[in-house]
Amino acid sequence: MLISTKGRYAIRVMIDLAENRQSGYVPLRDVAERQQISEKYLESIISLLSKAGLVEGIRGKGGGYRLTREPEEYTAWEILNVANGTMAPVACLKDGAPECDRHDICKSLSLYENIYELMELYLGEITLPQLVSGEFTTAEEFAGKKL
Amino acid sequence: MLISTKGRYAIRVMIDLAENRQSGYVPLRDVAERQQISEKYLESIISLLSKAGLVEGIRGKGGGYRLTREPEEYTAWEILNVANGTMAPVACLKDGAPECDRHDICKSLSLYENIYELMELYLGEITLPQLVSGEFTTAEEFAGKKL
DNA sequence: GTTCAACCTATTTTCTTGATAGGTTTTTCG
DNA sequence: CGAAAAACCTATCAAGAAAATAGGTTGAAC
Repeated sequence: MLISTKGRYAIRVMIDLAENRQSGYVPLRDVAERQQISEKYLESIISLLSKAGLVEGIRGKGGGYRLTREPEEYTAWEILNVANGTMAPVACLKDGAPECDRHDICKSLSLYENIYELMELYLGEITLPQLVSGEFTTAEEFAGKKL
Repeated sequence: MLISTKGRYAIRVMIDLAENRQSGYVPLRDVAERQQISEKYLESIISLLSKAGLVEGIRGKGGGYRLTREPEEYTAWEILNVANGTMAPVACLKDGAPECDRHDICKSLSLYENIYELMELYLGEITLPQLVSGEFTTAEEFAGKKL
């Protein structure tokens, strides 16, 4: 599966934080409750987002998490990459993967690279506010069939 | 991973069969040797392709596999779907998956549906001869940036 | 009737992912 | 100060999927 549970949850967390950002720092507990996701599991996910700098947390009473930038500065591509680990459609395109023996002769490598790039182009255009509102470019529009 | 080893191998098998189709029925043994893939493992993959009608096999001496149609009638989308089981980017879009509780309220469902569709649009355009030759629409071209 | 090759079923092994558990630090506030 | 709230950290377990292997049966050709 290209997008794991971690990735899906991360999107939901980011949407939740965007929707509730006027309340300052949001405790993970609240997010977990609203999203009906185990708080413990969410912890491991938001930890990735935090380490990557997409959100910041402060500890102690009154603490919680918040976005580090304006919502429109996040793309679905970035969020998914961080939480999911990779968005490579095949193992051999994963970052840090050992170069495959067949690298030079592989006829399908280019196909996978293009899938990868297509995803980046599409998801890189979709911003957090668009995810919040549900209004974003459709696949058909993106493919230029309707423009 | 969106495309499993099965999917990748299936693409290679189809390319191999296309390249060698003037030799009539091609024994799996030959494909396995050329592609450097365990014959036993290939068996399980070509079995999927055969059941789905993409290739046909005949038994006995002089037997083997061959394509059932003209190469240009196969798309990467079809091949990958058959061998990979699904091309759904998330579990909840898999064929036969139980409808998720959050179906109505899920803000990200539409995103995943569009990823799915984008993939179908792109891979549905790429034919077997294009895979053989390595000449097909790039992601950039597809996204309309260069047209 | 032997050989070749598809076809079938089951099992094992390996790996990733999902999920849980149990703690420690840091901060606020009474 | 000390209790509560919250992030943060590390380890481990559980489940499932994917990769790969094993050992056969059936059918066709020579």
